[in-house]
Amino acid sequence: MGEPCYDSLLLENQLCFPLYACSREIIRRYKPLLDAIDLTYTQYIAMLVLWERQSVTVKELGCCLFLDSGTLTPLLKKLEAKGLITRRRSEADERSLIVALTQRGQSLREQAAQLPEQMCQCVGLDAEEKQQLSRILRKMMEQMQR
Amino acid sequence: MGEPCYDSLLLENQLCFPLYACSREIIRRYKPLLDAIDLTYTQYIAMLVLWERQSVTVKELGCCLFLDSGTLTPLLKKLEAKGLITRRRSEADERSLIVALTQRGQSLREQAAQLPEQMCQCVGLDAEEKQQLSRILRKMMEQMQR
DNA sequence: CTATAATCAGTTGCACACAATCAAATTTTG
DNA sequence: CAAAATTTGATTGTGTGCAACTGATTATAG
Repeated sequence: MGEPCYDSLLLENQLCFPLYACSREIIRRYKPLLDAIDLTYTQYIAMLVLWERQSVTVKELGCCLFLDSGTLTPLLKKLEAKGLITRRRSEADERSLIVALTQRGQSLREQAAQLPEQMCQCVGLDAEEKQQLSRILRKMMEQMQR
Repeated sequence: MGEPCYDSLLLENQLCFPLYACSREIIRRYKPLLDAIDLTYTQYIAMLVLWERQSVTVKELGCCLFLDSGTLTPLLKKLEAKGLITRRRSEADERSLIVALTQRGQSLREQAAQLPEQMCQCVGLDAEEKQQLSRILRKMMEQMQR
């Protein structure tokens, strides 16, 4: 009756930890770039959705970003305070709150446009690796959505 | 002089976002399992290091987990309050604080041992994909450490 | 040996994340 | 139509993350 094997508990053998560490590290790298346009990372990905769709409900935004209203509500109020978005109830369904870009929010897109390329440089992956990573992460998300 | 191209700003073309979303989703999946042993995810990865090393300084722990003292100090105080670890200053260097497992912290390892396998099932990747993912994330972290 | 620099944990303040709960509006059902 | 269930965003409380700063201790340069 020897010592049981704890290899699966080695930090090195974890799958989640490098994901978690990598994600935080990239966000840390984003910070100085995002500071320049006065956005946090979470605000930035919310703006990404708005730049694509012009206007979305909080619900839809939450689905896109996998975030709930407890995170989004205060964040959207800050974006509104900065004059980047507007928030108003839907006339069709008063429960829904429609978030839309202002002119100022719209024009911020131009300043954000160089950001992705600057970020790509520092991760140091080649095109194939990026492809693989993207595919695997997509598969994981699909598996976990059930 | 047409509309400039904003493809790089599409949420779908982001590399960081799926990493960030995936990481949070896995941690969400961990939660019910970790609740059973009364640990949060961050507390869990701190315990992983302690189960490997028996005792570490806060500084070393921070290096392992890429977390700073602002995150670790309150977290370690909670683990201490639960009776899983002890915290004492190093005699050799009074600036360093040594974190060590208690008997109770040690024995929690047995209950944690089934956790990784349960998690592996729900991510739904095959062995090769896990390998690839692991390799790519390690490479990214190395690139970014400079 | 002493003034200066570096190291380390702790504290503070801000910004998420998210579970749990709530309240208002809408949809479904009998 | 009216009661019940569902949907939706807001609120509250807990737990991170992290930058900036503090204070104590140790290392180092002159």
